[in-house]
Amino acid sequence: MPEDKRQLILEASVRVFARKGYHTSRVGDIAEEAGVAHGLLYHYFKSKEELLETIFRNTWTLMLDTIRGVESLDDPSRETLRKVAAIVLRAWRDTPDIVRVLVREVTRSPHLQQEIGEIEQAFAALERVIRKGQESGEFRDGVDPRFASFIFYGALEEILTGWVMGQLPDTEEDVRIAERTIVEMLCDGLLSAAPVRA
Amino acid sequence: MPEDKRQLILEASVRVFARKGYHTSRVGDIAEEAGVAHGLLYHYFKSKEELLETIFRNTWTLMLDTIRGVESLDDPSRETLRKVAAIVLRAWRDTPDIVRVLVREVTRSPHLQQEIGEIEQAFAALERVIRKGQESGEFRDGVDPRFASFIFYGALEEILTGWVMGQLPDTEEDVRIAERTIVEMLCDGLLSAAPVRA
Amino acid sequence: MPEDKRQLILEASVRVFARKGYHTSRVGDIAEEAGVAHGLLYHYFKSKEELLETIFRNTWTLMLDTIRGVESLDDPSRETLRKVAAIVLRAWRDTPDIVRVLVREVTRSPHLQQEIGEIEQAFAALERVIRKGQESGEFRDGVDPRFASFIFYGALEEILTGWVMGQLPDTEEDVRIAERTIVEMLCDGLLSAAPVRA
Amino acid sequence: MPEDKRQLILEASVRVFARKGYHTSRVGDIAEEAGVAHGLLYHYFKSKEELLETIFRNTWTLMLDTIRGVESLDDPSRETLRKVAAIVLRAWRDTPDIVRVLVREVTRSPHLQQEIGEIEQAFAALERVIRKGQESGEFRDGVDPRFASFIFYGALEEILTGWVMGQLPDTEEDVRIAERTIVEMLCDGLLSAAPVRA
DNA sequence: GATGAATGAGATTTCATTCAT
DNA sequence: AATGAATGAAATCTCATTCAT
Repeated sequence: MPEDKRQLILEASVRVFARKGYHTSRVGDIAEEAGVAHGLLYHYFKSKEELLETIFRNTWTLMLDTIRGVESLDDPSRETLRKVAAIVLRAWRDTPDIVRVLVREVTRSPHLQQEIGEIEQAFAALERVIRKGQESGEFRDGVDPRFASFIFYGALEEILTGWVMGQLPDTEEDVRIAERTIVEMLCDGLLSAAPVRA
Repeated sequence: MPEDKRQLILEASVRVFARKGYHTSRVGDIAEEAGVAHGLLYHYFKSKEELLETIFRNTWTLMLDTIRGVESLDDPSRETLRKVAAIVLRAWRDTPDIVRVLVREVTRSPHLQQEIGEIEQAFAALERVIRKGQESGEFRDGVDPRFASFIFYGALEEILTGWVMGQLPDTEEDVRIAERTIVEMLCDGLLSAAPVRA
Repeated sequence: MPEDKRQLILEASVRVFARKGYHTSRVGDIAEEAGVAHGLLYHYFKSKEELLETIFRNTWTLMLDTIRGVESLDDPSRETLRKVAAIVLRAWRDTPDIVRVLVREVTRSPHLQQEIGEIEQAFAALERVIRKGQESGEFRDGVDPRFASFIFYGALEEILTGWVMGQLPDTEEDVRIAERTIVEMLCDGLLSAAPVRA
Repeated sequence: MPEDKRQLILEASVRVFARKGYHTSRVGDIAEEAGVAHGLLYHYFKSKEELLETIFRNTWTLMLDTIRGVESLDDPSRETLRKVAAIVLRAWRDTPDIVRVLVREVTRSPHLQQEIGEIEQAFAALERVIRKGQESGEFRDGVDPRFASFIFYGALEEILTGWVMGQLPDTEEDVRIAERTIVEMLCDGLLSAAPVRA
């Protein structure tokens, strides 16, 4: 049975990292979780760190492709942002362990973060969406698109973090509420009276 | 005055954690940075972890007090949020290393699970501000205040992260732009045409 | 013809051992050098050690036979020693990698303790030549033939080592000089005035 | 009791390397032999390899100094060579474990050998002695001094090797015989009739 | 014959922490 | 208070060898 051991090990590492954190996870734990000898791990991956790197890269590549797909639909900008929010937030219900690992480790690995251009590209994509919204007149000028993209991404990530840390409720209904809240807040604003627009 | 060396070590640990991350920092690095023998560290602190805990508690308490101070001024809610954003973002220029450590290590560290209680209080304060704004009619209903507080916090944190990682410009002027962008985006919204408010 | 691959592996191992030394060479290196899967190696050889053993035995046997051939010619002893020196030293130009391995690994390897019996035979042959020279009156008495054989062998080996390590020049002309130097020095001596012989 | 643990470890490593060979010796063996925790080894030495390197360098430095001392006495060249031979050969009785390690490992560590300029300097010293003998007329011309120094050194090393491998007798009397044999053979030659000198 | 995935014993090294001085 | 030698648990990684295909 030629089950793909490489994939087996990779998925095991996601579960173990999610459970114990990267630094606290031992290579032996991962091998045990995968049901293979620990030596095999080094047949497929150069090091423990390469596992984490692979998880990062795989996920971000996928995420980026999806975002680009959404971008190319040419929806109104608000709708594009909503779809992006939906994709990111629903990852929590689809692959919670991966989200756990990313949320907990990504920020703490300055080394990794730099190597992974995908993250930067995600910001760039968000920035494009916002800038395009401004050019079309749907979004107002005067908001810096670069900072805005960070704000949007930070909002998404913090909600994921809240779920990971168990600080926020996360039923399916909650996920929908979170999605709507982000879009309404960032696009429509908190204020009840519309501000005077220049 | 024995507090001297203790403080020396603590400040050294902030710099080292900021530079290399908690897990990657060795006790010897901190001692070297402080210019003392590594044994001395254990005279003042129980363990390496206690250092991180101390950094967190010192800063977080201060931050929390400042936020509560702002809260008690009874400004309009939008103005309160602006002041909170200003305090947090300006900390970057004043004590960037501490910000680095808090952003990277503390908020999402399983080490400090017990500290989550104190982190929670920050979210609770933000939530109060938003809820109060809704009750006074300044903010519209229909936005979940709990999620909104996470969004606000996440926006702040991501901009700090952008600065930490060198992805965002951080001159004094930029800090002001960031502050304004956050408040405008979250309170007034991205849209150019004010939506119909129920 | 299955001997093909066997020979391929054997020759590859000579090159790899010569380049990196026995202990530092990995079985995978040898397989790669030979262009075969490393598993195949175990089809032809019991272990990594058997490779070294095989190299040794092949070469040493050949060398020993040649020396014995020279011995049986019944030349004057000085001429016999010259021919032995010539054979050994010229091997460097013909098969430098094998010489490298023999010089570096085999002669002083505890792995091949059992092979010392065969090494011993080389010394015994040299000893016989010297002793015979003494009996015929060509060489003087008073020089211990056993020690003398080691001195002769050591002289040869060190020059080979010098070539292996790049410390000595090794053009064809140099090889001839080396050969002459050894014979002159060991047979005629360094002194300009002949000592009084008892 | 401030016994020098560094020295303790170094000496233990000599014994262990002598007994089992460098590659076969485990760091734990050395620590056990020294009666310390294996971690301490890394307090004093960067790695297992640095131990071997230190042994090499210490011994060669000592040896080189001694040779230079002998050189500066300005004895007749034959006498200088005799004294050098005596120093080198007597090392076997004085510090047999060190000799064992050097004889067995030195040739097999191409890496180390290059780093240790002392070896080359020893050859240079021998070369100087021989050349000086030629210039003074004590030694005849026509023998290449560089090759001659290798021959001399090789003769010494092979006799040490014979002792290490148990192939040669090594009573005090034997050591004296070896010393005399080397000098007689290399200076006076094997021949009973003095050759015609040009 | 030939492959290379799989194994696992075992090696080196790191580093937080202790403690005698 | 201050030092840094000493400890040893624990972690990562290597690599000769086996064996199913």
